[in-house]
Amino acid sequence: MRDTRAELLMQAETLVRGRGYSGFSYADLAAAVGIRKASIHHHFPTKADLGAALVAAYAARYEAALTAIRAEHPDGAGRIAAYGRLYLGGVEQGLGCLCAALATEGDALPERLHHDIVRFFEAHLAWLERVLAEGRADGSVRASLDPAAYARFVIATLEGALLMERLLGGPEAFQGTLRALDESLR
Amino acid sequence: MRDTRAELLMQAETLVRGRGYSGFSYADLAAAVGIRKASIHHHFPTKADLGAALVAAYAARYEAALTAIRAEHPDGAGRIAAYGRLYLGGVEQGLGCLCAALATEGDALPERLHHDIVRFFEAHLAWLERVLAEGRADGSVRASLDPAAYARFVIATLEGALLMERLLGGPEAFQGTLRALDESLR
DNA sequence: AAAAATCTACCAACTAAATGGTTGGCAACC
DNA sequence: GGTTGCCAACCATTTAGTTGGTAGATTTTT
Repeated sequence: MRDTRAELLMQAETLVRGRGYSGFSYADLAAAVGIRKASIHHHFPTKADLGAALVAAYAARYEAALTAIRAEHPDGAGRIAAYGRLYLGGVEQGLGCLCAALATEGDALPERLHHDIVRFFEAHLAWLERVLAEGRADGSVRASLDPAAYARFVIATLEGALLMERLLGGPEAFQGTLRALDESLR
Repeated sequence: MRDTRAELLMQAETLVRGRGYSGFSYADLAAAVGIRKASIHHHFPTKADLGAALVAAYAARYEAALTAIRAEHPDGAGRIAAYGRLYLGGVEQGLGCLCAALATEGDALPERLHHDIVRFFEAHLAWLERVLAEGRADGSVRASLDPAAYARFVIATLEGALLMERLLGGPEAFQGTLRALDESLR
């Protein structure tokens, strides 16, 4: 992966997470990176290509983070808390979730992107379900909780809190929701 | 309020909730309503005017719904459940929350819209806080719960679940999260 | 090792279509 | 007779995307 290409991906991600997919143009991105519009097309022929690369890179980063969390935190509740802190980073930077931004524009999105986002969320659901089931076994998570249903509940709460607190309550408010979420699974 | 104007608001709301604010154009709206582009400008001089009217109408509808819920449901937990069912309607129609769609594009939004969205969420937070405090008094909501913090938790969960289940699990999955939310406050 | 061919990253200049918005006018209605 | 609702015909700007090309690096051929 080229240096310019990486820079393009980074700046494009910031743009999408701040203004949405149809909210930024190749001209915006070119200005942000300090390159000409035509050069972006050299790396990403169409905007949909760029979008797909964005989701792929974002998903890969999250996948690595999820693996690290399982390795570094021994118990279920601690892992969910660490997962929640991933979203906190977005609030601190004032940026939403890339896939939430894309999901919002779902109806206008290229089919291929639509599918990539679904896969992103499904990967998180599968990870959470597993972590919750393990947490039930290790006793850090209450036994009455249904891992599959609760996995959805966790993502929903975190995505929604990121969406809202990014422009309302900031990191402190977000951490309050993090605490409420932690309570609810013990 | 004119008939055409109401039709414009309705179709524009559907467009924004499905594709985002910068994801639709006056041409799209004109086609949806069966009118010419220029005529939209007669009712809403600028796109920001239309956006502001959209939020105002949406907020007014919600305000009425919130009042009705308090009148029709006696206890705190029942009111929160009814509030959750408001969002379920969105999932069933395959449409996200208008203000969530706008919040996503926050960085690119006219300042005036930005402010209107914040007010929308703050009104909901205030209502929820009140309902939760009353629910604690009537015993339907656990006493250990902090109404202010939990109000944020509730909106976050519902907004996030709407965002996700609109394109993932559909109404059934959403209702699972509704159940988990209800459990968590008892 | 020199020369030739190929590839990579970039850009100036362009295009067609779409964007939000304006102007001037027409017809119906109080 | 002025207000209201609408539209055809504009307009400037922006959009994603194309074309044809240059300069430098890399690889291939001799």
